[in-house]
Amino acid sequence: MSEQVDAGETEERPGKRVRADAQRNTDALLSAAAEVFATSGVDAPVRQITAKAGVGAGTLYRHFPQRSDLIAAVFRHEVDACADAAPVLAAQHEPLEALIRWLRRFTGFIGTKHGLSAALHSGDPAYAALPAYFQQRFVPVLRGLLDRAAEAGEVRADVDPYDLLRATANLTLPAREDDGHTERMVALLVDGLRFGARRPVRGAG
Amino acid sequence: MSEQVDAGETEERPGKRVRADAQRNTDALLSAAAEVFATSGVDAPVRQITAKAGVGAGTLYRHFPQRSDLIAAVFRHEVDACADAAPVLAAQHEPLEALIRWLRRFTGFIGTKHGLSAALHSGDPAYAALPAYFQQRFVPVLRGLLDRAAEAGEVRADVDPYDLLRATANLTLPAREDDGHTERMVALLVDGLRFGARRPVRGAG
DNA sequence: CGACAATACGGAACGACGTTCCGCTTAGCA
DNA sequence: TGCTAAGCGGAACGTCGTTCCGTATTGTCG
Repeated sequence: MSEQVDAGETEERPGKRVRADAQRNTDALLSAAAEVFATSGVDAPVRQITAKAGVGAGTLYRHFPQRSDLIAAVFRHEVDACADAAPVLAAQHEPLEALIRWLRRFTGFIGTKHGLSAALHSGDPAYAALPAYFQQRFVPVLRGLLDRAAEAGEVRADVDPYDLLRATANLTLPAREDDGHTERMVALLVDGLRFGARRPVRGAG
Repeated sequence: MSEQVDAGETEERPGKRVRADAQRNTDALLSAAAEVFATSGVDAPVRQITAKAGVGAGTLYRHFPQRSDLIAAVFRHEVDACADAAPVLAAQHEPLEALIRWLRRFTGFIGTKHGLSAALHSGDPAYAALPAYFQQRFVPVLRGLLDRAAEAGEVRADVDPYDLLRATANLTLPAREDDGHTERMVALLVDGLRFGARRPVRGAG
């Protein structure tokens, strides 16, 4: 499922094999950067990332020549991880429960995005493709969960996945410290979904 | 007119006299910072500002211990300058002409605000008071110009000054390079104002 | 299995930056 | 005119992003 769009993932041509240690370090950098970005934001010092990854500075710059390359790669990586969680949850839980759990997973993802929003609006063309990628991966995933829950009669069928995605993201982003606010609001959203399950209200957006 | 609200303008208590050179350097720093911010944005290197002001680094930090202090001071200073231009223009020109000229002045002001928007949304509490100050100074000023033009029968009377302020600012901000777009759009706004002058259209937003 | 080339690694080194500190200068006053 | 305190400049320090290159590791071929 991650392979449906792999353009730009530290691009590798078919003719070129990647050395094992190179791959290992790339992975270590990605997960270290993800942790550091979540803790200190995307403006965190580079050395903090290389230290956590147990890697020299040169290694980072060979794999990610521009800072935006690293940020974009981490972002894509996490978008993939979050999107890929959906089918797993769908296989393990009832439709409604799977939807609820995935939305929780999604808010957890959004909550780690301190300062990314600023980077996205910085005008740097390197970030231009990210919102599209975000939408492209998540909308079908959420649509699948919604459709399944709607078929089971658990939620209404007249909700646009993209609207729900944006609403959930917007509820989550402004929360600097989580005091349960996000969870309560998302729960409210889900209750709203369930409300019209069997008597769908067309115009009552 | 600048004195109506002077809270926080490098605060000086009545009991303390300011030394002449200190005042001179403060002014030099403010105008240098204004120029540099306009050219390179609010993230410009500190040394660039001190160099243009002909001042040492220590001097800057004594007058503006935090970077946000300097930014806020520059912003307030420019807000004041722009707001104070209104009565002058009103005295020199016919009502409509004064309004047009002040709006041009205002778009010039907004156009120098590269990156300030990002600082405002950074969550730093030091910037919290700026939007309020902005609104507090400009709304009465623009209301005065509008009222005078309306009394002269030049523009319609049903326009909220704050709406016009925001609309004008929004037209100006996104323009990275000025190709005349802003000027044309603001002119369009003014034409819209004039359209309903003698037969005011109430509901026609 | 062993040696060679290609590839990748680490961290020292560099320049730019924000910020602090302190010996010297200057303004204001008697 | 001389004294004092307020104010000044810029050297100095620690941190940052980024580059560079001698060294280590990998994959392959004999």
